[in-house]
Amino acid sequence: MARQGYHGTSMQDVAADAGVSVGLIYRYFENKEALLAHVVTGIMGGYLRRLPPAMAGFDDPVLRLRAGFAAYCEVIDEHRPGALLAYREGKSMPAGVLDRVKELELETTELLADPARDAVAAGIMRERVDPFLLAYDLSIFGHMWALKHWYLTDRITLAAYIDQQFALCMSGAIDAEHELGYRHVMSPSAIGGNA
Amino acid sequence: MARQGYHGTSMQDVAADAGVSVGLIYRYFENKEALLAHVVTGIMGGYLRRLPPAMAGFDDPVLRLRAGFAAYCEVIDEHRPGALLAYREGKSMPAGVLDRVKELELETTELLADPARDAVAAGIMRERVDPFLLAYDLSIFGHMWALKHWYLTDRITLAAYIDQQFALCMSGAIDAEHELGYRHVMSPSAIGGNA
Amino acid sequence: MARQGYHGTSMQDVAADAGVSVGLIYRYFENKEALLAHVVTGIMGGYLRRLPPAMAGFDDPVLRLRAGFAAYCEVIDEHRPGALLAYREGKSMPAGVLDRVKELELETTELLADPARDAVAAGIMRERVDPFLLAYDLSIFGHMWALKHWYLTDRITLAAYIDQQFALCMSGAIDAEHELGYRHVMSPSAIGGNA
Amino acid sequence: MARQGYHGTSMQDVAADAGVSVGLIYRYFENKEALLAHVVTGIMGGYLRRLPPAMAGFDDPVLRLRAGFAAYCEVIDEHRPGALLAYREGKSMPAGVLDRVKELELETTELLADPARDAVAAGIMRERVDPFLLAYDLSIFGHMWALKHWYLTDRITLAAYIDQQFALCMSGAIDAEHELGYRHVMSPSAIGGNA
DNA sequence: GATGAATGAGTTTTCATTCAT
DNA sequence: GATGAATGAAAACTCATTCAT
Repeated sequence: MARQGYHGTSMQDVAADAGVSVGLIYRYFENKEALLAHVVTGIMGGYLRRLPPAMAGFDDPVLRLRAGFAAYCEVIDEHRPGALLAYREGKSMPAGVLDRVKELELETTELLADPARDAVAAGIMRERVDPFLLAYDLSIFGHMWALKHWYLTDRITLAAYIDQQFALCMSGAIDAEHELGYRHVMSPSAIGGNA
Repeated sequence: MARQGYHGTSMQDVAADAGVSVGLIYRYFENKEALLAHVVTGIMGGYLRRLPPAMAGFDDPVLRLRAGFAAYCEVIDEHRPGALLAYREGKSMPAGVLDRVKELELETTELLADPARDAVAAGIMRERVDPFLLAYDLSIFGHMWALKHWYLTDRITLAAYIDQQFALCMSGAIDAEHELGYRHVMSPSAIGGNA
Repeated sequence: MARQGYHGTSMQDVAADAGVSVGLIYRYFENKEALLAHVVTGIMGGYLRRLPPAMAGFDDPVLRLRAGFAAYCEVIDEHRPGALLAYREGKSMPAGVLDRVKELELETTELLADPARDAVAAGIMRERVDPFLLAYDLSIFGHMWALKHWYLTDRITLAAYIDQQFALCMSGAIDAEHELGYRHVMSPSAIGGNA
Repeated sequence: MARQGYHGTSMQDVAADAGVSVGLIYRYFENKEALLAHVVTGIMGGYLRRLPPAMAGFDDPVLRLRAGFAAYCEVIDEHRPGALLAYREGKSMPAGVLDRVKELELETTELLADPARDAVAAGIMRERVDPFLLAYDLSIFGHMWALKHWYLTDRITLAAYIDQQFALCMSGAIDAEHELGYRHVMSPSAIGGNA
């Protein structure tokens, strides 16, 4: 299903692949949507379980953030086809499941937002940084590894990708000496609500 | 189709929505796949056409990059449902179309990579920045606006989003005074091929 | 239509092939069935018109029969694809047309039955020969040339085919000296109605 | 399908007639063409199986040929609608199946050609008789019984039909005493290749 | 519990037919 | 008269789901 997409995979395909009968699948899953829900939330839950142990042991919030980001990218890389499912098949999920998926995604992002918040509080990160948006960006970079793998795979290694993206988020692209000159176009003026 | 997904939209739906008969659609499109191809490449082509005029008139490469990124986010925001199609329905496209979509995506990213290259050449951006990866990240931030709109929409305005993401990419999250301390975890050591 | 079959030929095909618009065809023919009817009865009528001139000028009934059979085979050979239509597409015709086709077929056969009757009356053909069945057989041999052309074409020429089949019908396969011995298995005992 | 023609019979019709669901038919047959192929080759194969037992037990080649012809006509009569399918639906079959049908037809004809060859070899049949063409004619007479049943059925019984056609092929229509006079129009001159 | 044959609603696609221009 | 864009009913085929064994 991860390989062929939700609609490209029939229940008979799933059964054949699993070496069981279609009937048996229906004993464990209400219907095809429930199967998708199980698979997707399983994958998302996997992320959630992998991050804490990887982040443990780092007192420095930036190092903790980095460890979390690296672990995130790695677990995505290990289950690349599965990682795409949640992205692609949102339309195929019943509302309730989609909400649960979003929730899991937020929880995962929250795991990365925590050290970001700590870093801001500790004065290591600039005041104007939105810890959650930073965490979100890092998680997106993780997904991007799966989504754009066709392009990235023969340009950069996973380790370098993690390195580069993290460095970009941390110290930016612009040389410190020029930064001042661009202050006006990077003003965090509009941050806030939508009203 | 943008709203319900490729598989969630029957040709009857398309016809009813367009106020024409099914048969007429088949006069203009070989089959459903061809319709998807037309829609998706049309959307992607639209991006490509919008960026150059928006970027013209800026001599400074960073300002040009910013204008391109802003335009990119705006055009995506205007056609949000359509923007998701290309992401989600890769599996539904015949190989040839998928290749064309990837090509268009690269062309668009190239438009953003140009000023980034100029900035590095001009010494405005740090040497270690990969201009293409930076452009890719910005384009991803654009897509992310569509993809995660459910979450972002009531947290941040589009203008603020553009501002924040661009600022992050440019000057980074870490305060200049602390940057030196993290040099070791942001070393671009592994940058390069896959060998 | 003769080449691709009734169902394999759309009205748009017919129009394109004829270099006119679909609408124009519907000005001349009520519907597709009527077009088939016109084509088929036209072909059958063509047979009917070709036989009399070919048979004229032969006083001897056997020679007249032979001339008719030869002409029949030749006209079929000239319009082979068309000849198959009447055979194949019986199920596609409205009852009335099918009846007309059968009628035309009987009329054609009648043209061959006439000299056969004369030959029997003149004592040239054996008493037990059914002139109509003989005519029918000859007409079948004609159709067979079209129907089994894939097989016959590289085994025998049309001229030889006409020759052979006519000779078989006239003088039979069994040598005269042996004929007597098989009289019992060729008795025309059961000839007659079905009632 | 035999009654209404291939195109005149929808899969729904087939399913309803068979008392099963459409889906079930697709479990046993790839598609509609495969169903036609199965039906037609089944029928043709049936002919092939019926002839040998019917022909066994006759030492005399002419009697063996007659028994074969009679059996052929009878099996066709028993499955009249089916017999027409192969004739009519050649255009509806995929190339491979059509080839198989032709092959089966040749095999069946070969069963009749064998005794004809024996008869010629034994000097019972005239030298100039082409055993295969004779067999082909007889098989055509068999098909003709199905094809022209609408006409023949109330004119002649099957038994009489078999009798008459066989007699015609064997001893011909022309009285022995007149045969000599027509020798010139029945010369087997052109028999042979197509060059 | 486990199976997989059977179901039939739903989908894509075709094409005879119409009718405004 | 001539056109061909537009229609929509009908056909082939798929597959999630059920249920007798």
